[in-house]
Amino acid sequence: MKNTKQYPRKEITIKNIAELAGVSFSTVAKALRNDPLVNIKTRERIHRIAKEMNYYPNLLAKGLKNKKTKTIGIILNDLQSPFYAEIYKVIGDILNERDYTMLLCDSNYDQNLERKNIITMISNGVEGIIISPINENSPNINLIIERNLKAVFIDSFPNFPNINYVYANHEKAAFLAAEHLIQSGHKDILLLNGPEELSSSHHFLRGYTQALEKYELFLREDLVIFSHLSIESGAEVLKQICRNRKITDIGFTAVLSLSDLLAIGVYDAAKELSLRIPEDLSVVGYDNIFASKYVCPPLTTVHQPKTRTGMYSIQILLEQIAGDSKEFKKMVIDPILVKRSSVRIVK
Amino acid sequence: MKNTKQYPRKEITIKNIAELAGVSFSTVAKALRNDPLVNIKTRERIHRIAKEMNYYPNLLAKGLKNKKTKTIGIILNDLQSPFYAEIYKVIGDILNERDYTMLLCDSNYDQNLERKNIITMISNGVEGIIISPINENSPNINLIIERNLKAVFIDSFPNFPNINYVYANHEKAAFLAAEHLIQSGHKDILLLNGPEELSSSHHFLRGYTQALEKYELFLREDLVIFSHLSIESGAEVLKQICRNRKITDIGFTAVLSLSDLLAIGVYDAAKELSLRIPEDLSVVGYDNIFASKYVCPPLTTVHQPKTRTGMYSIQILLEQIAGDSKEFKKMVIDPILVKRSSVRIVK
DNA sequence: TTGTAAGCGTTATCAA
DNA sequence: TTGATAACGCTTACAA
Repeated sequence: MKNTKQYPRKEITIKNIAELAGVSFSTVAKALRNDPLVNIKTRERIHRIAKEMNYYPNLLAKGLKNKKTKTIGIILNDLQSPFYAEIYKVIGDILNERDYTMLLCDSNYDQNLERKNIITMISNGVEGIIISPINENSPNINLIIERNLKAVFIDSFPNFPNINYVYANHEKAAFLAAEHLIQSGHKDILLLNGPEELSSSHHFLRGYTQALEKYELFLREDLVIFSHLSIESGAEVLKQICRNRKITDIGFTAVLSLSDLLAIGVYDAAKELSLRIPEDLSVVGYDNIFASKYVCPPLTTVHQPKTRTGMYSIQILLEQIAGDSKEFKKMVIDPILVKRSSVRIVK
Repeated sequence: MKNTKQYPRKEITIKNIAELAGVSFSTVAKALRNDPLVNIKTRERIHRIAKEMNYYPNLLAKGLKNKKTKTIGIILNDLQSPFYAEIYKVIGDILNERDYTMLLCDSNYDQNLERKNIITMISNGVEGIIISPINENSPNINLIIERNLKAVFIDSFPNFPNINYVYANHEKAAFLAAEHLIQSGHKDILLLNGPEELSSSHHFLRGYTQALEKYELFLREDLVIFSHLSIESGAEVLKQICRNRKITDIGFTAVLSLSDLLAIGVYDAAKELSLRIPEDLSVVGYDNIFASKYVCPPLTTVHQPKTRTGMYSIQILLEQIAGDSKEFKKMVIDPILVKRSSVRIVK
């Protein structure tokens, strides 16, 4: 249609209201903030007009003026992962209550993208950020600290005094999982780890190593594999290893993976390779995403308190923003082993 | 520590750079935009200084001036749902490429919250929004249209000429699913629908009804149930119905649900009630979230093209923002039946 | 080639 | 009780 031309979005401003109300725009500003200095009758009139015109204040102007944007930034590594989803769901709910808005960015486990995302947050004047950084030693962390950008780190604990973090203890998680496998009789455990540049992968490896040490087992380098964190990668890795080998020849009886998604990939591969879980291969995941309970067989995993992570991190951030607290908070949350049916007990 | 006091975030502006460079701030502005009118040497010097100082432009100021904020808003109903997650994952990826940022809000199937979220988007000056509205006839839609806010509706098709939408045909989805059940021999099918105020629920009901009509089956009102869209609600509803009744007495042999999440809730309840799927109860879901393939037994469902929904919607929006297209796009995407193992064939 | 000035929509100070 | 005015950081004519 010719005449459905898009008109430029006409912004309604306090000036427009002022014209209609026959007062100056600064009176309108005051009236809208319910300043008692403004005559009650004009105040009411102005409010009425504002409502009629569907006036909504321009937050850009406001933010420019006050340095209060009422937005906070969230920088995560995989928007699609149910793990992260659970975290920012609670964040979103709390933000809704507090009239904050969330700027959400996905870094895709890419440090350049992460850097870009941090800059985006700064440029947009967010009042604070929650970030799950890829690496604890990357210059990206410095960027945040130098700028004095209020931040809560999750899923990591960068080694700086003046930061906040909420960290689910990955080291302990790996330890618990590995210990459970060892106690079930497994000696050769494939560690299906996350990407090598990811700090979490190193914490996880450490926990795995500690468990081996405790039970005087050798760490076999060939059983530590770094992988992208997706179902597809998990499947890919296992298929790669098992290709052209007999079940008895793959050199391990169990898989411990950094994420449930990865573990589900192992399930996929196992099916394709006609390996039975847990008869031929035991599997333990990490995160306890909702799906892990429903796969066949139900996945033994380590529960990561995602809701609490989200809740604590946003609470800490909002407190700091409000200025209620100047102290830096460092929280470590303990994960919990959830035994289901993907681990075989070896006699 | 006393002296870890938080300094106010000092913003670095073009004025600071100007001082250091010994030029006027407007020269800096031009230099940073690589305006060839500025002497190449000063341009370089200014760029160097800007980099050294970690200058990042204030997007609020920029936005206020240009009416280009490089942000787009996404308003969804459940951030945690794997269904929505898949949609905004692709949106996020494309936005990353195009240097746009996403403002994400969760309306929680609440129309008041939805209204607030729309206003938030307007106030923040987003260049456009993608919204999955709760109801196609709510005043919230008018709010968007009146304001001439560029928008793409997903998961719905409001009846206005001058809007864009990308709609996965829920009516057809329900029809396909119901037809499959009927052809498998089921005559009494419980429709586990979404919330009554949700437009999708009505489209879904229509498809279900059509299938019944086609096969000359009666629509039994008692078999249409509106429910919140979560695993818990799905389980709750089924348990409610089956309480104190024998399997042969519940009055239906199959369940068709508006979402896979709801269907998984049915799985949970079935387990608790010692009902076998599909022997005692057949189940068909909708969405085809990743988990539906992994549940036991694998869930028969109707695939909703989430990636395409996300991709098309953001492409349409960005085109309209760029002004490349003034035409309103109305896309309807066809869902596809995915047969797995949760439907029993009745002789 | 560089600088001045007005303006985007607010807030806040001060004057009327 | 109300109104001018400057300022936030940036863009963009226009002037020098």
